[in-house]
Amino acid sequence: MFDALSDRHEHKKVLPDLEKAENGVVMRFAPNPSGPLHIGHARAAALNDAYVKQYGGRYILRIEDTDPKRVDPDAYGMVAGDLKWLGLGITETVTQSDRLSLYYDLCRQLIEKGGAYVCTCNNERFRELKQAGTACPCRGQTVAKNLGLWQKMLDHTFREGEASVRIKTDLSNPDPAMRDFPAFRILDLPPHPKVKAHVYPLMNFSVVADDHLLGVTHVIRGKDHIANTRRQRYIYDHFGWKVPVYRHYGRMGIEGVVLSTSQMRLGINGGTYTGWDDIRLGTLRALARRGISPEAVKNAMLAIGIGDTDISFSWDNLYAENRKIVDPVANRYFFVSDPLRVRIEGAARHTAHAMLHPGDAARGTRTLEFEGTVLIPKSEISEGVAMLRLKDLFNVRVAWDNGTPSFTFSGDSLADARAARARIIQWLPAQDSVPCTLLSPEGEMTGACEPLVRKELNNVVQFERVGFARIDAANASGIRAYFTHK
RNA sequence: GCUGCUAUAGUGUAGACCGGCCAAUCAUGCGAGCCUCUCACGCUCGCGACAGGGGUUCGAAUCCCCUUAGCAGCACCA
Repeated sequence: MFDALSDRHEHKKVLPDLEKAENGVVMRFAPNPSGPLHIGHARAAALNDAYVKQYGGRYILRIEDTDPKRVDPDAYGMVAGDLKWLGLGITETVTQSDRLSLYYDLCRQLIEKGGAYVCTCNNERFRELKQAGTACPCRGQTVAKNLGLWQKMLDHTFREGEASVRIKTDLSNPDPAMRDFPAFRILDLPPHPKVKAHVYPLMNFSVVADDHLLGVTHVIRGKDHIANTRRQRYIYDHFGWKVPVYRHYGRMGIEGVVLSTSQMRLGINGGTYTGWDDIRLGTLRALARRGISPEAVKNAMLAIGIGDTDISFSWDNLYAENRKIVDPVANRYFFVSDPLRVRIEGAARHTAHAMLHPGDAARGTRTLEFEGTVLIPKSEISEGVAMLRLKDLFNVRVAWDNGTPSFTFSGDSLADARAARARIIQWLPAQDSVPCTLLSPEGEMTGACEPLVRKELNNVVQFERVGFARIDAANASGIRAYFTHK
């Protein structure tokens, strides 16, 4: 506990100051459980998390499941799992579907205060009146009448579409979207997966209720919520509650991956994608599968910050963050794509000792036995190449006869290879390699890698001169790896 | 259309509230070199931006206006 308090000054300030945060903050991350979390969610989650760590305080995870149409029962677990992976300092979790009676109660209070009314107009009718800035007939009802109608909503005398609760705002507000917006509605179907209910609060009401009840002091969210913030202020004013500090960051464009939950679901059901962690998707689980570390995601999001300008997300920057984390830990191995089987004449048996990590000799080496024939990447052999060095082994002279190369041993000296400006390439003993497929969102490379890679299941390794990759599967038929980045 | 918000290098970001210390920061990217038995890491050097136009001022990236561009909202979604 004391550690948590003293902790707050140890964090380097990476984000701009928040006003009124000196004595600690209470913040929240409030996803809708409609699918797994993606990079867009990570921004809100990481930013709020960083501020809580910077100032100290509570970090609430609030599951906003008040629209049964947009709730996927599986998503509760997926969201929890994704958040655990991200490694946030969540201090408590609440689920809105558990709290309906709280909202009902506050609604009654608001009606009693004259801040809300039950509207039985049909939609089109109300919209016309709203556009015109005129009050609908229901607006002038007495408190007693409204309370009666509210009761009829709750006991299901009214059916879906027949009544709703509206917040009294300012009908002369220049923005029609602000005028008497709805706070509760009736939904006969579908049933909510977690509670039996037919009266649901709309987001603006439940959010205000919970932000107040939970003591939220600062809200950081996308600028798509600016209008909601203005609407919510009316509710705060009716109740006389203190309004949190708001920050709205700009839109973040993300290219190259699918982010829309409905599109992802469609693709998964249709067999286009293998699952929520298909590497062509922008979900956190897809990033994880590709070998992106949660720290890299968080760091990239903090670097982006809370600016209110629209930005485009840079994969390069994320990869750079990830490389900082992964490079010191990833063991090195050879992966030979599109292998060419090559006999090397005149070479005695050799044993190569290649370092598992060039910066950490203590990790040891892997040994590769040369017995005469090796696998080398086809792309390294083109007419004109006269000499190569098989890394950590020896030099090879390449002779060309009518476009056909032949290979002969050409000495052990690294200095010779350097002097001849020979390329130092990765290779594998032909008698001791494992088939390996390296997949990236752009396509796949087939080839082979060192047998030791089997032991790196779920780890990120570096295939020398190719790039980092996460070992996703290893079985009798070979290894499947996902390309992370160079 | 209406109501708002925003514009700094390829990308992200600092500076803007409190004009001069900004011929503009840092990261990433790109280029050159060094190091290195990887095209990784590390190191050195370099490239590259205040959207445009007016105004206020001794002085503007910073304040004001206009233009242009982008974005958000205008749902009984969150």
